[in-house]
Amino acid sequence: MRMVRQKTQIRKIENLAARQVTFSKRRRGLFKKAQELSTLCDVDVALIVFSATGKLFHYSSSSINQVLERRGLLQSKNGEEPQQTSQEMQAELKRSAILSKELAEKSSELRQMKGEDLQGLNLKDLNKLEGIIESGLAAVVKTKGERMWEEISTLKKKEAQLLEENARLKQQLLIMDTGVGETDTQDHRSHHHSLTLTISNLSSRDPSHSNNFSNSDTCLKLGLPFSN
Amino acid sequence: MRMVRQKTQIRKIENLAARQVTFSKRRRGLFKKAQELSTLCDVDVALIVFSATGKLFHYSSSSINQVLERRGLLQSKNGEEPQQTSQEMQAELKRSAILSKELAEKSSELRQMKGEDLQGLNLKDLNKLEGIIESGLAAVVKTKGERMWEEISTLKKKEAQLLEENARLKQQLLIMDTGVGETDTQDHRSHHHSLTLTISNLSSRDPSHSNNFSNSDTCLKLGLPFSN
DNA sequence: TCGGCTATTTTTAGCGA
DNA sequence: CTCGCTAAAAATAGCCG
Repeated sequence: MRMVRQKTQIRKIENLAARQVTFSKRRRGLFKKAQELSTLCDVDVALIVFSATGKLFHYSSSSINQVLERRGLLQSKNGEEPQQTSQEMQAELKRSAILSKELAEKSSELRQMKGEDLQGLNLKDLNKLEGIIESGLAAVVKTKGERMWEEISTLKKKEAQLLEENARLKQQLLIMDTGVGETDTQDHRSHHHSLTLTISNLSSRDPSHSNNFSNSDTCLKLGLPFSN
Repeated sequence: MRMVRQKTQIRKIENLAARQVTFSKRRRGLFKKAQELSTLCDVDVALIVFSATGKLFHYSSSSINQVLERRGLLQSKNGEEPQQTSQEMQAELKRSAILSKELAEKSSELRQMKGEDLQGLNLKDLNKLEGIIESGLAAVVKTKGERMWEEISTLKKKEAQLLEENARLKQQLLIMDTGVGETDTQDHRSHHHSLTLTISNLSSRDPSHSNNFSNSDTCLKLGLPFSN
């Protein structure tokens, strides 16, 4: 028998049993890899998986767990299932604490980059902060410039195309005029109508570069709250 | 040459460059697998990775609120065993998730203010970002200027005090000279010694305004990695 | 649901650019 | 840091208890 295993498409497995088996296997693989990444690269990793039945599986690297034993000293004295629940709870508490800390740090740094809460900084700190912001600004200005050039280039191309088209249309109309003998006003109306369309196109085209906040990725990058 | 690749031990990679490369590669692999698990098995997955430099990488298969709603709505329906997740646990999970989300947002915003991860932004976004950074920079520069004026003012005051004191000391020495009849050279040596002290004081005084990076708070505010 | 077993696919370490 | 490459290592789909 050939046993030709298909290259698996990444889409929902319809067969329930197969899906569950795959979930079990891949979940283990994922947790293993998370753990390996944490160990090999000495970084903190947190992974949470909710199964379809609502069961929770999570992993967080030991360094996250080891920090903040203050809150971690929770007491689960019910002898029924002390081990499992306690550990999960402990992990969650620690994760919360760590995240709070990280969040406080990021928020503080962010405020300072926006020019708030500067009282606590000395001259040296301020100088360093200034440098960081300046380089950030430079990068943003650079990217913006590039983006504008792209936009200008695109628009010029479109303008040229439309001008060409307009010229062609005008020519056609002139030919029809000479052939059929229509009025001058009719001719000018059509011509102006074409131009109006052109301008409208130039100012509001190219959806890829305008406000499309449809994907959460963009929202996230701007630090806006998720839309859903 | 065989280039026989060793079976890699799972422990911290000591070589920095190799560790960073591995981090980059395995992180991508991990996120890909998390994504695949989510799609294939139709489950919710949240994955958070903090790099050694404090950079955050985050993935969640759907909005965290949805995950939590589902989780919160799920009660024990299987008769075999009551749901282990307590109210307390659910509250912690929710807190963790919310914090994760906020942290991801802050981190992203921060990186963009530093000029990183700008590829997802359109012109309008970039313009807005530029404005925010500019105002932040202005505030920092202003505060820095004020701080410098304070510093200058303080130093000038001290200089005046010390000059006055030196003049007084010089006067005293002159009086003593006339009274006891010491040599001129001795007089000048003392005088010069006083001046030297003065200059030295002016340049390296006031510990509160110079390089004291001893507390983690300062590092934190500047977004430096923790020392531990 | 789980473990074990291949054949096959996927990941990735090491290296260079 | 990233990307590409290659061969080795690891993960896993499908199947059988």
